[in-house]
Amino acid sequence: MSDRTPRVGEQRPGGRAERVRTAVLEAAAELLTEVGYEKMSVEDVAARAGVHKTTVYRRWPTKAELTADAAQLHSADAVPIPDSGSVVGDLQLLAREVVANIGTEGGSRRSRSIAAAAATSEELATAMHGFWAHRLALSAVIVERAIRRGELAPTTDANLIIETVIGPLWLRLLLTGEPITEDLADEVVRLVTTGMFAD
Amino acid sequence: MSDRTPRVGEQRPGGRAERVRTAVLEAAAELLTEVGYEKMSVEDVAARAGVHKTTVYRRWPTKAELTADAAQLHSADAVPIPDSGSVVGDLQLLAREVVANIGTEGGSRRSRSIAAAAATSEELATAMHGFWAHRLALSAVIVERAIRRGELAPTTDANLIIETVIGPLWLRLLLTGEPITEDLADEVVRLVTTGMFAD
Amino acid sequence: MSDRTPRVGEQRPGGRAERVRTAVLEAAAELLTEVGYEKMSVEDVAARAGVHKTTVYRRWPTKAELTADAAQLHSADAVPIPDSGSVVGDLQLLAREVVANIGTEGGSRRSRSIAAAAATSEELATAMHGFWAHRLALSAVIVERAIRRGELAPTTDANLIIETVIGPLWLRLLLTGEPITEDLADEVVRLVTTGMFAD
Amino acid sequence: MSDRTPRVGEQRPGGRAERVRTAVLEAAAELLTEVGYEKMSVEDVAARAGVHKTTVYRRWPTKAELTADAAQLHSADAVPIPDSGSVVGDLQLLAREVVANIGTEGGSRRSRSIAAAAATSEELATAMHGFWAHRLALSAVIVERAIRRGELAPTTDANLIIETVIGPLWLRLLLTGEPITEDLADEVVRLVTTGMFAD
DNA sequence: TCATAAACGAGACGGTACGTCTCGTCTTGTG
DNA sequence: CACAAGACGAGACGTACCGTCTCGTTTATGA
Repeated sequence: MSDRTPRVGEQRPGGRAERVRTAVLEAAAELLTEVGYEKMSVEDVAARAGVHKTTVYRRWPTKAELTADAAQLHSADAVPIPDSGSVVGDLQLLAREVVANIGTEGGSRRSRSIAAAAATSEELATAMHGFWAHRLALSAVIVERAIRRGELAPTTDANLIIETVIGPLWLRLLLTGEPITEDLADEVVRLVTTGMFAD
Repeated sequence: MSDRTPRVGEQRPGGRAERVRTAVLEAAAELLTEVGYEKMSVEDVAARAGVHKTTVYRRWPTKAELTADAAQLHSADAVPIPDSGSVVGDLQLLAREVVANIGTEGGSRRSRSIAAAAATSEELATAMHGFWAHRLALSAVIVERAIRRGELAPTTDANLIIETVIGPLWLRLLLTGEPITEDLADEVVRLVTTGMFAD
Repeated sequence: MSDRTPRVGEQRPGGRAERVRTAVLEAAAELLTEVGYEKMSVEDVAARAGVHKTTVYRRWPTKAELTADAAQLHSADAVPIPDSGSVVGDLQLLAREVVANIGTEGGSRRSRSIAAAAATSEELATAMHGFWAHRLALSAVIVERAIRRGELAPTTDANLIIETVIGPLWLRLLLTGEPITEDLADEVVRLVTTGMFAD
Repeated sequence: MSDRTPRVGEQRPGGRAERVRTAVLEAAAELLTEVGYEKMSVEDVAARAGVHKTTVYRRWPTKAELTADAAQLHSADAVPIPDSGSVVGDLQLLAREVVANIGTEGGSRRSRSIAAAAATSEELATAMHGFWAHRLALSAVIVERAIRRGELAPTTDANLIIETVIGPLWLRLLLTGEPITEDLADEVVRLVTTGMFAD
């Protein structure tokens, strides 16, 4: 290990500790994407990370918590908050980002795996709730900016709008299984924007 | 088992076979509600149904498929399609039914369990997709009636409206963990009805 | 497994259960002899018995208890009680049997393994104490017969004599490591017989 | 560690090195007495000695060798060789010392632990054999003195007598589990002294 | 006095084995 | 012939401990 050159992207190689942590999370994220939560074994994760099983258990007491960490690895930065100048534009971009994230084969499996895992352990569920609270708060900025610009009424419920925009997309992923396309994203935004009585 | 009297409501007692089938599904549904998918073991289901484990496996090859069947046991009839005379009223009632279904402790756990299970096996996912296709088709009637009444434009996408109404509710159940209330249901309907620029 | 012919000695092949039990104990006894208690793993035992590890654990909750059972497998019948007509002769034969049992390479390792295991778990120790109580009682017959024959005083402590005869032999096995020979057996018996002041 | 005052009795405080050595052996001996060999972990020993685990491993390559050293810590001086003037008296005192040593709760556990450990590693066994060779040689003095005094025949096998006296005591400790009392010690000596045909 | 070698603290790691849990299969009676 | 009863194979889980390794710090000691 000591002769290994630090990977690109590790700003501060710091020490073995950080390298191991990253390698394991990376491996877990990959396996989540490839085979899903249930079929991912801790031992496989360890092997792919070039690490021993016990090392994984030293840092993550259960498979569920390992999954929780691995989940946040990529999704934290994955969804930038758009700022196009108009609410509608922003919501459209946001919805399309979600589509890009969960509409692909791999992203779909990973996301479903994580959601499934959350149904398993309370702590993982809690972690996920925290993550989503954060994410919604970030996205709510879109609406808040619109309020400041005078586009939306000051009493507008920011979270409600965000949730209503992305809700149908996730619904398809987790329940109905129907395709998740950019068209869908656009139409949802249009519906939320103008209401169903428009035209 | 043999001394059990057929339950009221079983039109055709059919015989032991049917009694066993029902008892097992009932037990599975209960356990899904009580402990969730992962912590529900086939052996526990069998025990609660007063049946041996092998008997369960004779009819349902995997735990996932058993769960799929048990899931449909109660949800099939659980969501009647409202007919209040107006789209908005119907959507409101529909959303509230969903809230009543997944907003409670037990309902929440059962629903999450099933969603989790769906992430497990492809066939269970397929089953669930079928179930939802059916359900959406039923709910779409609300919109189609409105079109016939002239409330909505003939080109209105029925599924889109239904999905957008219930999407945020399920989003809270499966991802964000925030409370699922009647108020939420009403506000989502209002948003979808009038669009976010209203007032 | 089903095509395996029952081993000789299994009066009633009965069922798989008994075959498995025997095969596992046999395998355990062999491994105890070959590698000793510490280096014997339950998984190896299972593999040698042609059985899965969990099957072993189903019957024997711990490695210690498995060892306890395996130990009794062969030693129960291993030491017949001699009946030569005289106490001295009987004691000599008894001592020589012990030598034959623990003086060889394999017997030595197995016996030491078991004694070591007994130091591990209280229940194994208890099992071993029971076994030895039984064995001493059997051997005591030698002395009791002698008393009936008038060779020894009626107040003679049977156990004491047996223990004093075999004690030094086991002492060598478990503590001093010196060779355990027939000569030693004979001399111990002579000493116990005539006392150290003789000749 | 640095603020620790050297213990009373350490003739030559020497340095940290010696203090550490002693503290670790002491801790190991205590834990052997309290919980036995198997349940004693090197990490626990280190903690009790106020030392880090790696420090222990620097001096004793394996747990077995640590145990070997710890064992000799107390038993070396524990058994003085009696000199009462007569063989019988000496043997009686010797036997009673053994009883005092292994007849108590703690001594019993420690002794059994060590014997168990010896069954584990060859080198520990070798160490123990050496220790016992030494100890028997010391005890044999009892017999040799008696020969010089004319109490016993010059051909008397000293080791045999010592082994036969203490053998039954250790037999009870390691195998039969029956109580080890002073009465037993006395009777064994009487038996070895006069032979079983006496009275 | 100060430099330097040796020992130590801290803690992660590889590795082995343990004992547990559950799934889904298979065998053997039994009504 | 379906079922009860229950052992079994398979495989993952999470735990405990052993012994190793690295890195930085403290301690002893000799130039």
